[in-house]
Amino acid sequence: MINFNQLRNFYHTAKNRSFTLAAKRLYITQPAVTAQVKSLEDYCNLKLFKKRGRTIYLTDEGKTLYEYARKFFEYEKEIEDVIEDMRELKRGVLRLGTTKAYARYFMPFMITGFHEAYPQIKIHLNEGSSSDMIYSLLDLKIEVAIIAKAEDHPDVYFTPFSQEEMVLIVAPDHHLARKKAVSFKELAEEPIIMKEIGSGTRKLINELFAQSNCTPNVLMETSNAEFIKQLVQRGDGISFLVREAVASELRENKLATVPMEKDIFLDVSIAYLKDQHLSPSARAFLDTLKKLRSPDMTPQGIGWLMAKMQAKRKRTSDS
Amino acid sequence: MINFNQLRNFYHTAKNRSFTLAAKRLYITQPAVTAQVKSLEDYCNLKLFKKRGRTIYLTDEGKTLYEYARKFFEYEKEIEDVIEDMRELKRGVLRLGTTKAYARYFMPFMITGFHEAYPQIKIHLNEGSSSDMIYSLLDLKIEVAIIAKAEDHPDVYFTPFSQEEMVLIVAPDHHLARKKAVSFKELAEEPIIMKEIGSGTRKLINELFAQSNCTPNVLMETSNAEFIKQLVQRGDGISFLVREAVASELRENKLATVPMEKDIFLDVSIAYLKDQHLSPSARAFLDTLKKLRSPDMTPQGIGWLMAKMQAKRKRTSDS
DNA sequence: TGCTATCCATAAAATTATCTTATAAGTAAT
DNA sequence: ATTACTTATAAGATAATTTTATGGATAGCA
Repeated sequence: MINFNQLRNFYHTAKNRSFTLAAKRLYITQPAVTAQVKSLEDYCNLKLFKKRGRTIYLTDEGKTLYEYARKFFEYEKEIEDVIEDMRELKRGVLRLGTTKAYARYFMPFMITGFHEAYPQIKIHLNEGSSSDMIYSLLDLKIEVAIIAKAEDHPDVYFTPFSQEEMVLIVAPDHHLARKKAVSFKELAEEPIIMKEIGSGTRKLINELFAQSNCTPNVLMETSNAEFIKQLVQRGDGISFLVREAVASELRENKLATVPMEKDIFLDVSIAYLKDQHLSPSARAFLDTLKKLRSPDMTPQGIGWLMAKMQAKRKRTSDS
Repeated sequence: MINFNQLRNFYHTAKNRSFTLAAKRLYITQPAVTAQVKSLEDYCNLKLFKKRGRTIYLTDEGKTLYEYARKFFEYEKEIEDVIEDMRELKRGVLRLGTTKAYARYFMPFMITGFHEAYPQIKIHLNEGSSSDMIYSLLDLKIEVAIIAKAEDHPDVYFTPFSQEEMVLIVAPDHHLARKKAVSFKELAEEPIIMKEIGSGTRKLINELFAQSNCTPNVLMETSNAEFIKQLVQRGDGISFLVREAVASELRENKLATVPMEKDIFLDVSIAYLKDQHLSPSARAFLDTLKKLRSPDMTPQGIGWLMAKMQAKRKRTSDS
């Protein structure tokens, strides 16, 4: 196994055609260089330098080895650059996880902000239910998840990030459509289309029904929000979704919302593992998210954050 | 400056996905590996491994670095192979020097023998007068010279190698052509074409004239033996050349030799620097030459050696 | 020619890097 | 629960590297 220190000393000696200059370049003394080169010659069983007077020349073998050493230390430089790039976030991967609704309606804004700050970081966005994302965290497939806190986990940190308004959606011609305020008790009768188990929405709605001492009449469950919308639109049942997710359908009167007695909010958290070190990109992403949050730390909904981001983007593009 | 030992430990750990296995591969203990990898992580300011349970995984940064490290140590292997090749004479250069006559009439045989034994060694054959070759040795342009010992030099070793018969050549119709034995005294009258100063032949002939208390009547001097032959053939003068160099002209009766009172032999030596280490290829070449020499170390002429070599070549090709 | 500065060589001592020993603590399998 | 296996950590030992000090050789210069 070749000794790299010896090779480095040889390389600089060959490059400078001088032990003394090599020593200066390496910030060590000349005898150290001499000794290392000598050790390399012993290892190789080859003379690498020939001497005439007080100047040294490479032997043919030395010349050959020098060419190899040159490429070698060029490659060393490359490695150092890569490390530097990774440290300076000029290169890397950010592995995120979030729910589909979030991925569609909010992540693009967050990612755009991060991507502007760190254009070289590749983003891997994983989608699934809140509990899926917890498992992805534990499997180390992702580093950060933005999810509703569907269930607690001892190894996972949850930091409140935003509160999303949930709305009851019905078909525009539904008999509930003109109600001014409905209770969960009233809804217990209605066939309801639910997000899948593991979903934060599902957990929240279930809890609210339970608080009203009733259980929902679950017609169907699915993880697909688009599917839910279509079923509700056709009058096959009612459902709860994040307001932002149904904004366009409400504008186009394809769906209607019915005010609840009390507004419903889904708590969205940033989740990451307690004991695992976060990569520089993950840390940078968390910092980006922190800056997005309102200064008084009041949880806000998607709409507010999106507006803030768009304002910020406008400011930076104006300047 | 990245520490290669740390990188090597990291590489083997990543390759085996285990500190313990890496330690076994490296013939050191596990704590040594752990410490080195930790040092590398500190240097990089990056986590390279993540741990889940008792198994370790590479982080994204670790994966990137691993790819670079892999190429790095592949290249290390290449360097080790090159060193091995140079040591084993599977790669290298042999820098020789000799006189033109030798290069033409004898070197091909010697080089063929060497080349068969070491087919990968490139041969650089330098030509010039004996003294030119001495200077080339001192300039480290060549390592070994096969020359007539025209002049001694304190830094150069001379080992007798062969004795070449010199013949007096004249035009076939020259008035000396039918003489049975001529003396240098008789030749002092004749216009003679001499090899250039620095040539071993020139020195020998001069000395022989001097021993007979006369000086040659130098018509012309040149380093070009072909030129000499043509001039002599045209009857412009007489000259001395190595018999082998005029063998074909004698056969074709373009030139004639005249027996001298005493046969003349040119001492040919192997010359190399006293204080300089010889490269493996140069040493191997000297060994080849030693084997060519007759067992009783009697200096022999070119013709004898050539015959011996051809016989040897025949034997090896027959078997 | 002698002086001086410069360069490489060498040896001993000092320092630094690396490794081992010993042990702990956590995890997976029986 | 026990055993076996893996990584983590600290202290001491060993090995590698460097410095200090010095000598010898050479080239430039007065």
